[in-house]
Amino acid sequence: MKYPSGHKEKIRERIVKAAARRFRKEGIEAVGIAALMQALGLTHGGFYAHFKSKDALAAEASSHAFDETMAQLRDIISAAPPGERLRRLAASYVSAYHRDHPESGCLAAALGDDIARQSPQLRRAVTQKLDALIALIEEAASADGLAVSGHAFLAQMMGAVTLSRIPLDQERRDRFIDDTLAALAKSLPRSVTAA
Amino acid sequence: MKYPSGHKEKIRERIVKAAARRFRKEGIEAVGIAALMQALGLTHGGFYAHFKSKDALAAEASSHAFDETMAQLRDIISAAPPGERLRRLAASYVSAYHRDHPESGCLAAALGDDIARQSPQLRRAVTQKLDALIALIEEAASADGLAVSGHAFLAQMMGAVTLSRIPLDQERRDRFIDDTLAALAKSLPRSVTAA
DNA sequence: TGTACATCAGTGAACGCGCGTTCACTGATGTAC
DNA sequence: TGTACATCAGTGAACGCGCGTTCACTGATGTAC
Repeated sequence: MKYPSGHKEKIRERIVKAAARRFRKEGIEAVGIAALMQALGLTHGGFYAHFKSKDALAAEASSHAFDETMAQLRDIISAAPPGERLRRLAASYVSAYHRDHPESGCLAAALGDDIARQSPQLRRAVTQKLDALIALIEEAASADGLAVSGHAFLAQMMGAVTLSRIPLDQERRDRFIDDTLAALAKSLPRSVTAA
Repeated sequence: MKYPSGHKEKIRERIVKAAARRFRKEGIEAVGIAALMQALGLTHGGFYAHFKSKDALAAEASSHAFDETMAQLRDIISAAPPGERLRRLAASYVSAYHRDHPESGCLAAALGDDIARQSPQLRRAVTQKLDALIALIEEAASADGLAVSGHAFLAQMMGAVTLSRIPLDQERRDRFIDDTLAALAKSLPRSVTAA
């Protein structure tokens, strides 16, 4: 073989990772196959040796993006003392960093309404990932001795991040983050440290 | 003139209205000028007698969509007894009807993350409209004797509707709506009637 | 009253462009004998 | 050890397609005289 064994798998993984970042940052339609491959030092023709179509890549990239977010949040939760888990999770999600870095952030916040318009297959895949994220939120809550709806909690976090990305001025961008974090803190009455 | 006076203005308005609906339902990129004009019984060439570009139409359609939503919510608030205003607003926004009819619903819920990637001009225009919507929420709250953050309140409402549009199954779609409405009700302690 | 002309909303062919996708080909390597 | 061949990841020209946009034209009407 021209390339070391496992080479093709590595390239495939690099495509998925790059797509997961750029789709979240620029939107799925805005990222062309040619541009994506070129950024990896490859040409567009080779793409179809890895994926059936751009749609197939979108599905894989979406899953990858979500898994990444889940892993990050799991780390946050593990590192947090009991009673602080949900608050730390919220502070991580509803943050200026997350707002300013959609490429490494939550897929739902970056492409939520786009996904609602995608194929049933993609929506089904994302729905499964959402289930897992909601379960993670509820686990963190119950570890803290709190009973919250994961659906409602995620809705507020995700809405805040999406809205905070619309204004151009820093003040308004911060308001969505700060106010939402404060509102969430109020709904977690038993936390150990003050907000 | 071939057409009655005011004809051109009427056509222009019909284009804006149709675009406002279809952009929210299908996404801005998915709606072509030719398809839009054809649906109104016209041909695509005439479009440019009304608008400088598709972007210009997107800006007008976005404003129109937001104004429509604002008017609806204002009606809801006006019709509600004091103490019930914010709750009625939330029940109207966070509803199965809104979820199932993006074409007549809130622009932020339908195209929020798309807008964050649009031109500064469009983002500025939408930001102004968001300000008005947030002000409306806070007015309703203070009329009810409540102090809530309009930013946080809108974030939760908007996130719930966007997320509820992702799953294919009715149960999950309902969960986002029902749980969020319940969570919002809990944060409005002084309301007159029970949730 | 009738004729010639200006107006202007709308028409539809045509344009350039970028996209996703296909496919014959390349060329470095491992393998067979 | 050396030669012929198979493999296969990647190449890049080419394809069809739909899009936003342009523009010369149409044709019904109001206006001028």
